[in-house]
Amino acid sequence: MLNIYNSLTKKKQPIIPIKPNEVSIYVCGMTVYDYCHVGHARVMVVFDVVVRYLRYLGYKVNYVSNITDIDDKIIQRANENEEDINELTTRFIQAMHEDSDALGVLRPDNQPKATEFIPEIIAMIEGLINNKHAYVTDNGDVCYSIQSFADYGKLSGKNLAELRSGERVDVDESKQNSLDFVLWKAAKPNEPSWDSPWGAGRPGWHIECSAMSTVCLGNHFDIHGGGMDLQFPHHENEIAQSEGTTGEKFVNIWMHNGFVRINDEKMSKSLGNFFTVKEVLDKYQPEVLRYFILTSHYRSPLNYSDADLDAAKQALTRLYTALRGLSIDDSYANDAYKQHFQTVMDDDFNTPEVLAILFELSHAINKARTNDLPLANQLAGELKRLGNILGLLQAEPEEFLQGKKQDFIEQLLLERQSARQRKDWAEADRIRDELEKQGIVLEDNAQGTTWRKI
RNA sequence: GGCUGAAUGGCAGAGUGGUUAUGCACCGGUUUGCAAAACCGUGGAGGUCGGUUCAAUUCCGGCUUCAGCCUCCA
Repeated sequence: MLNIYNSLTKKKQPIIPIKPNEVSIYVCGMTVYDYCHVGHARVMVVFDVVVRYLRYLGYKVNYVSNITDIDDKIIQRANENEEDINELTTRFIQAMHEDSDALGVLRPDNQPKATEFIPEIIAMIEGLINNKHAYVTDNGDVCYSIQSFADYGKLSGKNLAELRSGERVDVDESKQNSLDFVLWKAAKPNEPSWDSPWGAGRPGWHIECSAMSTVCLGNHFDIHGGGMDLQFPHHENEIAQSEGTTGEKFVNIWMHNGFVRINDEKMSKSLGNFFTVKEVLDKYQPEVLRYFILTSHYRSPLNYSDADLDAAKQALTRLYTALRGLSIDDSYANDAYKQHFQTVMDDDFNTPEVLAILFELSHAINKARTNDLPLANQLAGELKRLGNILGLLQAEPEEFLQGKKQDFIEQLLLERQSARQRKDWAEADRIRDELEKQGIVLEDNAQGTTWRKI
């Protein structure tokens, strides 16, 4: 039975889908005005594993992850670039897809864009006004009245009095309460806008997610995810909006992933201490980054450093080395590894511990390959199957370990082979050293010599 | 100031009231022309002060330190 930590109850709880055998999940996606950084990669990979595992368990999963393509920052960036907003967002949506594809992230079933849901957003705001949860301000904005929603603060564990005493929000005289947030922003000159009952304007960020999630998945769905920083106010506001509109419970389980850090500080755009996915992929294979993300539990902080990426690469090299030269055989019948894997994943997706099982398997493979090759082939099949649930180990081992074939390497290997045959060890070692300088390490074995990149 | 969460071996990082996490690194061995990889084996841990317990890294409390949220953020 899969148990998931619910941020709302602060407890692990079994997932009991609203519709039997179907899981509906919504994850807050990107605002597309720049390239993805490693923090974004973590969200994508973490929830990709969640979805893969749910599917592995046999659930029919409907996975929705939105794209925010209208927002202050987008408008600002487009102005800075003197670029059309549509061109800007199209460009970065494409870049996002390149990154997520490289990381082996399966595309969500649906990636709604905010600009394609304007009528639904307007309808929701109208509903909130009718329900007395929202009001029109003097300057033409529509704001949500948090005092109208009794449960406000239930997700983040905050209460209104505390929020007010510690508030750092600039006081906006037009709001009834300084913590009220904007649902609809009246258009300013030269900004993109849509017609609405309150005049030309555009939606606030929070209402986009409420509208897109409930339209795509229904008023009440199973799992809502996102980064920890979205818990307040974004997700708190989503609850207030959605439940304020429908009167129904919005989400059963709230999942929040921890941050990526640099030197024990949150990686973020505002701090400027981020690495983009593309920067990392210039130095490391995508699967290394994916593996690295899975080495820590999704709710724990993940400190980014080259040393840790190097370690991830070495670990992955060990796994692929175990698979090397074997013929995958899917007939392994003993389900001990699989059972253990499931038990561990069932405990709130404990990927670090599940990786340990992959190493147990690779160890068993290495032991079996000398005296029981059929078993080794079967274990390799099991390793690859379990790896697939994590989106790992699906490449050909040689492809991971060597990358592109290079003629000069083959040539030098031939030269070294003949040197070894005539026992010219000095020449053989010279060639080996020469290749090592170029990042190629040789491995002699009974069948001949293989190589891999360092 | 309020609210969260965390502190584990050289590094990364899990579980666990008493028994090996795992990976990398280190040490001894097998193997190898020598290496590498692999295998066999050894060593090394749980911020601090108390409490509960036959027994705590694991439960409870204080303290310290760190991080996050309370403003856009994944």
